[in-house]
Amino acid sequence: MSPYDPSAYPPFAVTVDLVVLTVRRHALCALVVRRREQPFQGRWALPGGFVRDDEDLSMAAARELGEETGLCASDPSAPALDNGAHLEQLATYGDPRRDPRMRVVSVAHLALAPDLPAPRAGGDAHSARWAPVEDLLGQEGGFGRDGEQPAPLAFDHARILADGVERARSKIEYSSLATAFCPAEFTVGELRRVYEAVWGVALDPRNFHRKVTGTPGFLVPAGGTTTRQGGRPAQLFRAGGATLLNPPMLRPEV
Amino acid sequence: MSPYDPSAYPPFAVTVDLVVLTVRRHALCALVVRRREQPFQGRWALPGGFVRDDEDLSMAAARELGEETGLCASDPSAPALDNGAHLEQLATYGDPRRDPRMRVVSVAHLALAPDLPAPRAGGDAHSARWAPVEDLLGQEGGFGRDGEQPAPLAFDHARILADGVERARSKIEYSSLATAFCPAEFTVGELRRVYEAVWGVALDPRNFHRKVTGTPGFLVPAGGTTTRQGGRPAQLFRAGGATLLNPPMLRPEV
DNA sequence: GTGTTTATCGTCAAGCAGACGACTATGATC
DNA sequence: GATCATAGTCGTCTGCTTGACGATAAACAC
Repeated sequence: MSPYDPSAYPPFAVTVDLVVLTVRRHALCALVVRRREQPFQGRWALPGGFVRDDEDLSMAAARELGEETGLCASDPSAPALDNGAHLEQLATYGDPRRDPRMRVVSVAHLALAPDLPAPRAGGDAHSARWAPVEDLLGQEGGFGRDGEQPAPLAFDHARILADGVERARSKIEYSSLATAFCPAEFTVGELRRVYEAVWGVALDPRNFHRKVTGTPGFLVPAGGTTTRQGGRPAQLFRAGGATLLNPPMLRPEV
Repeated sequence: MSPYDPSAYPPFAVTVDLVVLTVRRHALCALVVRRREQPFQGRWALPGGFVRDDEDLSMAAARELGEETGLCASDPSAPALDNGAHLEQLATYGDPRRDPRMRVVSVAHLALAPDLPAPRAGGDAHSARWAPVEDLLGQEGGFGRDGEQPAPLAFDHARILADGVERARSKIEYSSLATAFCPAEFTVGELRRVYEAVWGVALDPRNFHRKVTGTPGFLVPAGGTTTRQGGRPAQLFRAGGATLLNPPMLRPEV
């Protein structure tokens, strides 16, 4: 049989799902949308949609990201766009039973964005919101403030979200990606609070300052200072050209 | 429109392609098969095939790996199988024009295997062989011995192979995956030659020995010695339980 | 002014990595 | 059997990085 006879292979639907992460109020948050249809009607899910006929996977992911957040994905060739978020492919999920109605293969993407105004709801959602990752995944030490455990995410989206969070946690160790969570100009303290929120640990401000300012190409001085965090005015920095940190900044263990 | 109306989404074919790497004669090699059909007839390509109707992506990859090499993919839940190779998802490639005939999304997987006897040809290939990665990708400092540049791989397989090689190169830095290239029992020197072949650098035998034997859980003594590499008999080890190396073994820079 | 907050600089000790000397145990060669 | 080549293993030294933490600086609140 010819492997390209259209009747010789099973038909699939291909979607992109997005793990969009940001840091708000010292917590790592993910963008979720409420499902309007069966199955999992009314449950929260990751934003996503079908890949179109003439679209590359990364184009589909960038389009969905724009539809859901207004963000513009900064592709590696032009990373200096205003309001640009980092976007990369995460993994692909294709369990035959992950969608009860048909065979859907989902190519998940990971986006890292600075803190944004309230999200706008996209087409396929009643509403959209930023939810703390801890609440969405449970387990990690505590549920909502009132002990209430929210309904788990639709489909296998909890797994996808967990994979995306783990990717983000490990990737800021050896790359300068944590700056994608910050506005264009930021202080060392703000960058440190990003690391603390993503990793869920407290870091020594002095050692952190030494490490990030001592890594060539990580940060470049932007020239001004700010007191928006209170306390002594802090120097403003921009992300430098370096993408890889060598040596890496390892998470404290245990 | 309902997003699950079968006529509302474009149909895709989904395949898995395999980057199977091994180390032979001090060189990092990849498994390639010769294409029997158009397009790219007669050219070398990565092994792969269609995902079946009832198969998960990892199952399809494991099946293809078995068909092409006889290897048994050691899934994380039962990693102690004889002749088991490491298998993980690599990335997904879905450019609309990557296959000239139809829309094909390929979920590439990366497999790391110990040195094997000659590969057996699978169904969709005239023949299969282990080819040095350097020859397949060119550029990296030299072509074949006689200066001949082989034809590039079919489709976007050169890109997929390059991504897989880079994944392997970076992953042995912070994990114990390099042992997947070794037989069940191996010496420190054999493990070092794996690192040297994958990274394409020379490592100091004394520092390497100190590092790997000093990392808890990386290696466990197997009890015997061997002289199969010549010279003084070397202790035999087995892969230990640790999967993550902390601190990592970083590639020498430049 | 006093206290609080955050930023930034410095110091010290422990740990790790790179460079490299020295010794050991095999097989190959004369 | 002496010598040599090869590969494995153990140590030493030095410089760099890190983690713990003291001290000072510059803002704001009262």
